[in-house]
Amino acid sequence: MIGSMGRWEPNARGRLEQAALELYIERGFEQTTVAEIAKQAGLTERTFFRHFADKREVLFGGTGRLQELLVSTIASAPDSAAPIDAIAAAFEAAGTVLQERREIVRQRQTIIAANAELQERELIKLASLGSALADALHRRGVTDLAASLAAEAGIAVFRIAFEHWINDTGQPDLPQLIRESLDELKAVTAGK
Amino acid sequence: MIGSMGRWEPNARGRLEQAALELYIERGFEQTTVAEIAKQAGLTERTFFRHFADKREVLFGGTGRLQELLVSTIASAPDSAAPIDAIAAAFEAAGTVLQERREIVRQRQTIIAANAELQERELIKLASLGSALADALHRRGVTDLAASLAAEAGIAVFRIAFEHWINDTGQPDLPQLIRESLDELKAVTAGK
DNA sequence: TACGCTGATGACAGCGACTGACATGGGATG
DNA sequence: CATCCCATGTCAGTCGCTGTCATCAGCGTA
Repeated sequence: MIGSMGRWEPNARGRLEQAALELYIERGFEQTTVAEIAKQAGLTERTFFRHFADKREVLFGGTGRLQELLVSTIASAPDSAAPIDAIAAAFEAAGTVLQERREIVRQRQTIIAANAELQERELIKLASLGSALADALHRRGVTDLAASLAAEAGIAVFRIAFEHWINDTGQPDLPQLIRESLDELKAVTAGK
Repeated sequence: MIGSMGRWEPNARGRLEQAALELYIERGFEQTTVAEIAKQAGLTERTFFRHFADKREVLFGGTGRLQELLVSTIASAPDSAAPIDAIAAAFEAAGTVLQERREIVRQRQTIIAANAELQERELIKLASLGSALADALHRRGVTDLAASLAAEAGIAVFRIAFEHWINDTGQPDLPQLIRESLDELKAVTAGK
């Protein structure tokens, strides 16, 4: 039969992610126990930890896909593109995707902003992203040092643009903010 | 009397820091319990948590002083200095200090490199440092956006220089590496 | 059909990080 | 001398996280 149940409800991982998001919003991250998340998803605490390394990781399932998008955008940039421009193009593409999920992204960011441990996790995800971007540039023949710096600078540009996009009450355009942020970085680093 | 004991041995905090450093080196961070650190320092686990917010924080007591040095260096830069140059001067000063404590810094970094949670803590300390630097620039009349970007770019430059300084088998000069890293960033961000 | 294997889940015990509440007792202060 | 202060000790408790073993539907295979 279509829709017949197997032994278990499908998509346990997704149910855990959704339950966690709801509870983190409702009560806050610290006030939510893993047992509560699991119960709301119809599972046990032990199963939660089979799907996610820890209580924080359940919020960061999407970062992997975003990283793939960024890396593939860099890989498919024309050979003539300068490193910083390949990076900028990648972040603008990512910005477009994030903009489409604006409300969910804002909810998630609200949760993260309220808890230092979650900020730490986000930062290490960004650092890992930085390594991946530097690798992608390196594969295009860019020097190690230049690749690392372009990647880190790109992340700085993105972080600041993203922060403004989240906090501004209006509905600014994220790719546009990224471009402005990059221009400002270029102006700031322009040796006199 | 000089040297007479009070009720407790002095410098409990310092003893905890030292005990933690020794045990983290000897057995690794995860394999060391807080109770063991406290015992080695002649104290109890509860007292450890009165001095440090968590097991990781005991390794990051020095970051506060480094941040003060960076902020005051920026504050005392000549008015004519561009933001990026004030930042660079600050990091070069910090680099000089770190270079004087080379062995301890390397030990500490070895511990951190071996554990993801410690890397997370270091990243959030750097992020906090970035905010402080941006504030310091802002007090010099630099725009919000320019201040944030100069600070973040400076941190990227420092991180990459520091990483090379730690990993290179030779004894390269950290302030020199910072200057080279900054030059590379300027080259990479130079719009054509 | 019967058999056995697999893989996701449950059940349970246990460790260690961290917290709240209360007790203790020298040192400083009056 | 009486009093307060405050760094530390003691104890009980919660929760994140792990190791281990049991369960049992689905699936292939004899």
